[in-house]
Amino acid sequence: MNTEKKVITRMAPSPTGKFHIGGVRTALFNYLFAKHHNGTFIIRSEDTDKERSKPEYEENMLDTLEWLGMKHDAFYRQSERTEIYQEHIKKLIDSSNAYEAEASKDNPDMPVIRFKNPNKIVKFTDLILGDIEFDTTELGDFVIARNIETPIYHLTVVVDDGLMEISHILRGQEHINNTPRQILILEALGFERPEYAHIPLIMSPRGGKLSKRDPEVIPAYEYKDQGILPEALVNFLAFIGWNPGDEREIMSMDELIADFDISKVQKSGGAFNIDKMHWINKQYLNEFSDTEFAEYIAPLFTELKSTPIYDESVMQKIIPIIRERTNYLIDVQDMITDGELDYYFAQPEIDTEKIIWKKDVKEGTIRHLEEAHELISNFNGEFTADLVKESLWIYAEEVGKGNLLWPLRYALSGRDKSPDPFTLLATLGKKTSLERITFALSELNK
RNA sequence: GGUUCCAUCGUCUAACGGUUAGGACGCCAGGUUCUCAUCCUGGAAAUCGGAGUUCGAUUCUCCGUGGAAUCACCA
Repeated sequence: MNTEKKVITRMAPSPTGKFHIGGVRTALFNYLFAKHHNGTFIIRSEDTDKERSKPEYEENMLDTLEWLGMKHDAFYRQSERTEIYQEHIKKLIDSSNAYEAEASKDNPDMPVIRFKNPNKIVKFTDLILGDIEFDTTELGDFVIARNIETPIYHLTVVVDDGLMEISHILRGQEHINNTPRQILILEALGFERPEYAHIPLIMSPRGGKLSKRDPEVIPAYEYKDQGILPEALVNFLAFIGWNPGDEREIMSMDELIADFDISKVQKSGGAFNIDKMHWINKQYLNEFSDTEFAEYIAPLFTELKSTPIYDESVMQKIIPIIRERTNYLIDVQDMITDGELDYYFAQPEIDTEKIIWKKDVKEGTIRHLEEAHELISNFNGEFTADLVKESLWIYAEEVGKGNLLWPLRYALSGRDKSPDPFTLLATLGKKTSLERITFALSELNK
């Protein structure tokens, strides 16, 4: 492409709703492209629709981009640039490229301003899609302003892109049909034509347009509350419609900037695959130290921490256990909600049916638990999972692993599913473990 | 319907016109301690269809078919 020219890209969202995932991806590609070329990334809030634009949406957009680490080099707000648009509308009228037309749709007394369409074939080369050709005749003399003070999207975009010297317009493919009319206006105004790159759309997991009706698709900033790490979201979104050309799956923002190549961007839309996002998030979580992970999940435990059963030393021990079951925060939330963590802090209920291994009978279960109690009582030394396992393993192999392991694990956890008994033993400690085995035996002997 | 764009495993994708069509997510099976999870190994899984060009098409051309976007005095 044009290497001498300074690269300036822009993200131009209209703040009419919470910033969504598609907007983030468009911003990301603009950001990556600009930074890859040592260029400038501009944010321009397109808030000319007074009815629908809200400051809180603009704020949400800015918060989202900041969270994700996309710093902008300049910020503009279209609502503050009305005189500029006015000037350009006048210019178009004066040069006979636009004219006041009959009547406004909702106000018969007010004329609108239409662009005088030269009715020609417009061709442009899209950096992603290649050569594209439109016959603009079908557009007619389209409206560019409701009145001299109220410009319409097509006019403001062209004026701003021109004045801000945007070198590359990277935007969603839904804008491709807008391009010819914008080129027409741009030519009438005498601006230099930028390069265009229309990015493939992110599609619903079920095909079609991304919609609020897709349950996994939420406003981008809300993924933060779900414990999606900014690096993970950026990584994930960058890989919808782009890849580095090798087999890497995990890339940091810096690596993405270094390797981003617009010519490798896909032409067709890509589905939003939430499972992959969660997997990527886990990859980043794996980089955390136990301390960092503890901080990550801490907000979910404030309630538990205020109860008398809470034990900080136990909490420390179960961090690794929680960790390997966690892709993102909601997984931890689910564990808490489902009571999967309760038995670490309090004696669980024992179901005397479930404690009996499927291949064993009640008498056997009692005998094995008594033996386990005996072996653990006599255990001297550091109470670690590995060492405790050694002391029980010979017996376990003798009687059949499941015959001992299942009831032992169940006695400790009161659950069908849990970590292995040795991990449980080490986590609960010798004293508590023995108490639970005794309790299970007393239940069985009732 | 008009216009524009697109088409490789279920999904994200790789493959100078020559590969057993590769990788990742997910799925299935086996293993690592009974269960769950993690991890490891293995497996199933794709070039939309038809012509043409070519010694040879996933790749180039055309025609179908399918999908998407857009058709505002919203952006």
